[in-house]
Amino acid sequence: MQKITVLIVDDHLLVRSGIRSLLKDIDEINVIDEAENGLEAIEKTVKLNPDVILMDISMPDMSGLDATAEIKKRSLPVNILILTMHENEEYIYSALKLGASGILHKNISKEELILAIKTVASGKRYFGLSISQIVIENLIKKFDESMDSKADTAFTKREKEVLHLIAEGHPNHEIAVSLGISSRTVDSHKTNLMQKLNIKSSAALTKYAIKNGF
Amino acid sequence: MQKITVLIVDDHLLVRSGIRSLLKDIDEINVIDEAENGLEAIEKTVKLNPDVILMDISMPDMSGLDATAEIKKRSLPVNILILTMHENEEYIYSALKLGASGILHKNISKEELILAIKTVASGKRYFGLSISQIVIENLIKKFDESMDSKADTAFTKREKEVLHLIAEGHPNHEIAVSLGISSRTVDSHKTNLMQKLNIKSSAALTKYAIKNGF
DNA sequence: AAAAAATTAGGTATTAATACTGATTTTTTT
DNA sequence: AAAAAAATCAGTATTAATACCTAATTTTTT
Repeated sequence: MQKITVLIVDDHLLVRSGIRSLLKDIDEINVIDEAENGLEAIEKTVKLNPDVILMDISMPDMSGLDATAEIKKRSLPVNILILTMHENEEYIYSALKLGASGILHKNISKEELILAIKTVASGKRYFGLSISQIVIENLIKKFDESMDSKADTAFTKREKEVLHLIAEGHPNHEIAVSLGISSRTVDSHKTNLMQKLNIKSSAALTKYAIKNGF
Repeated sequence: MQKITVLIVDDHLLVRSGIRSLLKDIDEINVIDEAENGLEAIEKTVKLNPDVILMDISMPDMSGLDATAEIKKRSLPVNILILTMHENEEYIYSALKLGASGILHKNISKEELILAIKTVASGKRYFGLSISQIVIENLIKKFDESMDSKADTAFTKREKEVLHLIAEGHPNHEIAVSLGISSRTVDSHKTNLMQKLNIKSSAALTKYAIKNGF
């Protein structure tokens, strides 16, 4: 069986050594090298062609996210696991956007680390439970916020329908046809909605409609 | 110590009995009654004032989601836990929107059920791990989709700036002022963008800009 | 039944956006 | 340096949207 080759990228020797030690006795995994910044990570990736990179985010010279972007830009065939200390959801979206295969919080167990490496090595994505929690908590927060903003603005049935069609990107005349009313009436509804929401432009109304899930 | 009072709502006697049996020996929880449809659920909520409702979704006469909406509309002081058999993420958003305190997949353990009841009884929200998984898988799927759609459409720097301002809901002339260019030029960029994306209306372009995180 | 709210839409003038076509100036790539 | 791509904007006609105002139905609430 071919071992999974791993490159560890972190600016702290202790962290690199620690992870290396954790993975030492795992048969299926072989840590082939380490790098202490993004530039070195790219070099060694080109040279050694690892299956998986464990990539820290904050490092001198070049950050883990920038290195990830560069590696993906060059289409190097490696699966990148981002390691983060922060529970910041922005990193999750950034990592996804840049093409990382997964994100791990640094306080995970050895078992989860191994599972994550195996998962991304097989080409799948991996997102740990703690990451899932962050995402869902954020989802709830967003819902609460939109509830708050909606609380003082009660829309009528028709207004909701109009907002729904606005959110789908239809121009006024299409909304009119779709609802079987005059485009003047659509105008009226829009005017009322903009008044209720204290919005000046219809583009902003479109934004509102989409952001609030109509 | 005051026991947490629970109302079980499900159209199947066997399910109600099963849950009641599971909770029978739990000291902190007291199942005070059952209902077999949404209407009955509302009635018994008014009469018995339970702390928590375990609410099935699909029921005759009135669904669990409709009942949840009605209960929240009347501002009855009860925390609702939605029970679902399906892994459909739509239910998650619906439940959140309607004001449910949590969602549980029906194949959870007794321990998780108890934890969920205690959590929502204290006023907090509860979303099980299986629900988290669904949300994050969906998030990944959406990212993949937007990657796919973005892959064949490379935007120029200026086009991205324009898209960004479109996403913020600015009309053409504001974009023009903001970028220090003529609104005719904004027109040109929009036209090019719509061509690249095969979009007909500018409202749809706004939709695209927002959905793709500009 | 009466009052209030919601839905409908017309008139008119103004402003904004779009569809074309064409063309100049920068910037980037080769 | 040459070629290609990107960014700039003008003219003109057409279409769409907005800002006003007003007001008749219909639905919901009291």
